[in-house]
Amino acid sequence: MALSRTGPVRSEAARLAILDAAVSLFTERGYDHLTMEGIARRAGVGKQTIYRWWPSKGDVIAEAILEGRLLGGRRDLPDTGDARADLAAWLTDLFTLRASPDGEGLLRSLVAAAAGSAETGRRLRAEILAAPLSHRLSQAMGGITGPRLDAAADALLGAVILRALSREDFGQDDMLLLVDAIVGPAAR
Amino acid sequence: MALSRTGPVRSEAARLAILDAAVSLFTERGYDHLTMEGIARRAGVGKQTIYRWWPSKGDVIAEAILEGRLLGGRRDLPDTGDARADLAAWLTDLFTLRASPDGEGLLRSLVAAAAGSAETGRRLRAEILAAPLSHRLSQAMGGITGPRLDAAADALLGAVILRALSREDFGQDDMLLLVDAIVGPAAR
Amino acid sequence: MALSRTGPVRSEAARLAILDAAVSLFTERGYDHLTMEGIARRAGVGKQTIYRWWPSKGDVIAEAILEGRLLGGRRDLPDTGDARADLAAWLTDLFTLRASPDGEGLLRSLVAAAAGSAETGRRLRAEILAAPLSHRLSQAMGGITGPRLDAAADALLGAVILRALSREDFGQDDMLLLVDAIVGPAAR
Amino acid sequence: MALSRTGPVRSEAARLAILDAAVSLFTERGYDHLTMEGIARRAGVGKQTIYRWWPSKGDVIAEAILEGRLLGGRRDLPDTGDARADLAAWLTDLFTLRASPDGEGLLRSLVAAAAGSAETGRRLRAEILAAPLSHRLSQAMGGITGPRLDAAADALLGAVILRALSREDFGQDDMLLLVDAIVGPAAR
DNA sequence: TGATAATCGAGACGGTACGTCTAGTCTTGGT
DNA sequence: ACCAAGACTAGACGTACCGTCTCGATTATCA
Repeated sequence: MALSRTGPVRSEAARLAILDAAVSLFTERGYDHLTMEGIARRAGVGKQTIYRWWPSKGDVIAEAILEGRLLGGRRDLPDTGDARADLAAWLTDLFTLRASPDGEGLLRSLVAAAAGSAETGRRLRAEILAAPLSHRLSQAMGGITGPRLDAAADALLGAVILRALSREDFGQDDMLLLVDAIVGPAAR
Repeated sequence: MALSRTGPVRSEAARLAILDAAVSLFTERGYDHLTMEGIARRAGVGKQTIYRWWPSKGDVIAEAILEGRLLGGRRDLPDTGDARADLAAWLTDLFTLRASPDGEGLLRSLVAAAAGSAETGRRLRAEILAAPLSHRLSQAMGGITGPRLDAAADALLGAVILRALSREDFGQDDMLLLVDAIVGPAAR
Repeated sequence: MALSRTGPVRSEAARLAILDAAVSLFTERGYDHLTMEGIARRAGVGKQTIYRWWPSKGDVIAEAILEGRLLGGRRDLPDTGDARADLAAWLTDLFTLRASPDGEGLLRSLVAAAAGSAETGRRLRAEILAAPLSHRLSQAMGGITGPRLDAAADALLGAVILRALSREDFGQDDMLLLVDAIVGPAAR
Repeated sequence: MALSRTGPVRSEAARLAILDAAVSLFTERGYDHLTMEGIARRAGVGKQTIYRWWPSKGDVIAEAILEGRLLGGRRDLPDTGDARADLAAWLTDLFTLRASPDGEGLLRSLVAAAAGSAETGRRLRAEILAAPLSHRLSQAMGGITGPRLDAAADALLGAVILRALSREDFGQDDMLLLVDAIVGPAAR
C-alpha cells in the first residue's frame, strides 16, 4: 500500500525566489556575507521554507550554480580553433571575474562555498568547472581520457584556484604559460 | 630621529597563549568553528588583546602557520632519491591529513582560512606550501626556475586542493599520476 | 479594517522571567550593577528578547515597579486616623528600606534608575510614589487638590529623596518635623 | 619621628587639567557618559594619575563642583528684596539649566552623580545647593534656624529634584506656588 | 652629589557589558 | 502539508571602559 500525502505541494515560486535572492546577494557581497536570514528577507519568504528544503546556505548556492545562475554561459569554453589560446582565455576570465563591479573575486567566493559545503565542493569539480574544461582539454591533448585527463584538468583549474587565493595578479601571459606546462608537453 | 614611545611592551606570554589556543581549536574543530571569543577564552586573555594585534581570526591562523605550529615538519619534503615518489608521498600526506583524529581535512580548513583571509591566502602559496614544494620540484625538473617552475608548482598543489574540496578519495596512485602529468614529461 | 499579522505572539513566560530576574538582581545589587546581560542570564533568555521589548534596563525596571514587584504593598499608606503620624511612618519606611539585607538604599537605587531612564523618572513621581502619597496628604490638608497639593507632595517626597542622596541618617522624629513643615501649618 | 618622603610632589597642572576635562565632558555629555578613560584622554594624562588621587569619577566631579567649576556663581541666590521671587527665580534657573546647549538637564546629571557617589551626594545637600538656599530661606522665614529650617530647605530643593527627574516642564509660576507651599504659611 | 623614591604620560593587560547580528527551532494563522 | 511572518534561546561579533600593571623619563629630597 502506498504512503499517501495530503496538502499543498512545494511552491515553485518560493524556490525560484530563494535562488534568485541567494544569487543576487552572493554576487553583491560574496559568500561569507551570505546569510539564511538575508536570503529569506530578500526573497520574501519564511526562514522555515528555506530550511525545509536545504540544510545550509552552501547547498542553496550549490543548487543555484548547478542551474547556471551564477556563471551563466561562462561555463562553456570558447572554440576559436586555437585550443591553447582558448584555454588560457577561459582561465583568465575565470580568474578575473568579480562577483560585483567592486567586489570580491567570484572564484574565491566559490572556493569559500566549496570549503564550507560538501555539495558545492563536489559539484565545483565534477560538473561546474572541471567538466566543461575537460572536454576542450581532451581535444587539445590528443583525445586522451581517463585519469590522465582528470589529472591535467585538476592541475589547470587547481592552479588558477591557488592563484586566486594568493591574491596576486596573474594575466593572460601567465595563463598561457600554465597551459603550456600542462598541455604543451603532450602537444609537442 | 624616530618618535619614541614609553610604556608597557607587548606581552610575549599573551601572544603565545593566543597562538596556542588558536592552533588547538583549529585542529579540534576546523576553521569555520574557530572564533575570536573561543580563542580568548581558551587562552585566558581579553578579546581586546587579540584585536589589538590581529585584525581577524584569519590573521591569527596565518601567523600560527607561519611559525610552523600547524604543519610542523610536514612542510619539508622527504628526499629518498626518487623525486617522483617523494612528491607523490608528500602530496598524499597533505591530502590525507586530518586536523584531528575524527576531524575535517586540514587542507580544506586551510583553504577556508585562505579564502577568508588575504594574509593566509598570500602565505599559503608563497611560503607555507608552494615554497618547499618548489625546491624539490626544481630538482625533479632538471633545475628549471622562474615562471615555468611556478606554473608546475601551482598546478601540483592546486590539483590537490581542488581534489580536497571535491571530497572524493584519492590515493597514492592518483598522486603519482598527477606528478607524472606535470613532472613526468620533463623527466622522461 | 486593521492590518493583521500572523505568526508567534509575545511569550508571557519570557516577559515574566525577565521581570523576575530584573527585580531580584536589582534588590541584590542595586541599579548600577544591574545589566542586560545579567538579566538575560538569570532569566534564561536570549538578550535579543529583552531588547525586542525594552529599549534599556531602566525601562525594564520601570515596568517591574509599575507592576508592584519592587515596592509591593509599600506603595499604600497606612491609615491609623493620625494622618501626621501615618505620613511620617510611610516616609521613614521609604527612607529606611534597603534593597537587600545588607544592600544599598532602595530609594537611592530608584533615583539612580529615574535619573537614567525617562520612563522610570516619569513614573516615579506620577504613579509610583507621589500618587499614593497625594491621596492621604489631601485628607491631611483639608481636602485640597490641584497644584497646591502637587507642590506639597513633591516637597515631601523630594525632601526624603534629597536626604537619601546625602547619606545622612534621618529618623522618625526628623520625618515628623518634615511633615509639620509642609502639612502642619495647614492642619493647625 | 615623622615619616619622610622623597620625590616629586603632586602636579597641580595635572590636577587642573583633570578637573577641566571632567567638567567639559560632564557639560557636553552628562554624568553617565563621563568616563575615567575619556577624562584621561582629554586631559592628556595617564589613567593612573587620576586613580592615584580619586577613587571614582564621582569624586572627581564632586571636587569640581566644590570648586565652583560646574555651577559657578549660580550657587548664590539673587537678592532683590522680594525673597519669595528670589527663591522662585533661583529654583527655576536650577531646574532649567542645561548641561550643554542641547544637552541633558544639569540638575538631573547632578542627581545621577549623587546617586552614584557618596561624596557628591553628601555635598549636594550640605554645601553645594542646600547651604546657599538655607541662608536666604532663613531670612524669608523670619530668621528661623535648626531642623525646622533644614526641613524647609530640603523640601524646596527636593521638590525641584523630583520634578527634574519626572521630565515634566515646570515654569516660574509653578516654582512660586512651591515656595508659597513651604515659605508662605510661615510668612503669613 | 649621587642614590632613592614618588611622580608623570602612555598604554597593554584580563575582564565585563554593550547593542547588533545570525543560527536554527518553534508557533501562529491562513491557504 | 505548505506558506509568510517572526518570536524564541543561544552565542559570536567588534567596541568601549574598568581598574591594575608596567615601562622609561622626570623631579625632588635625603644621606
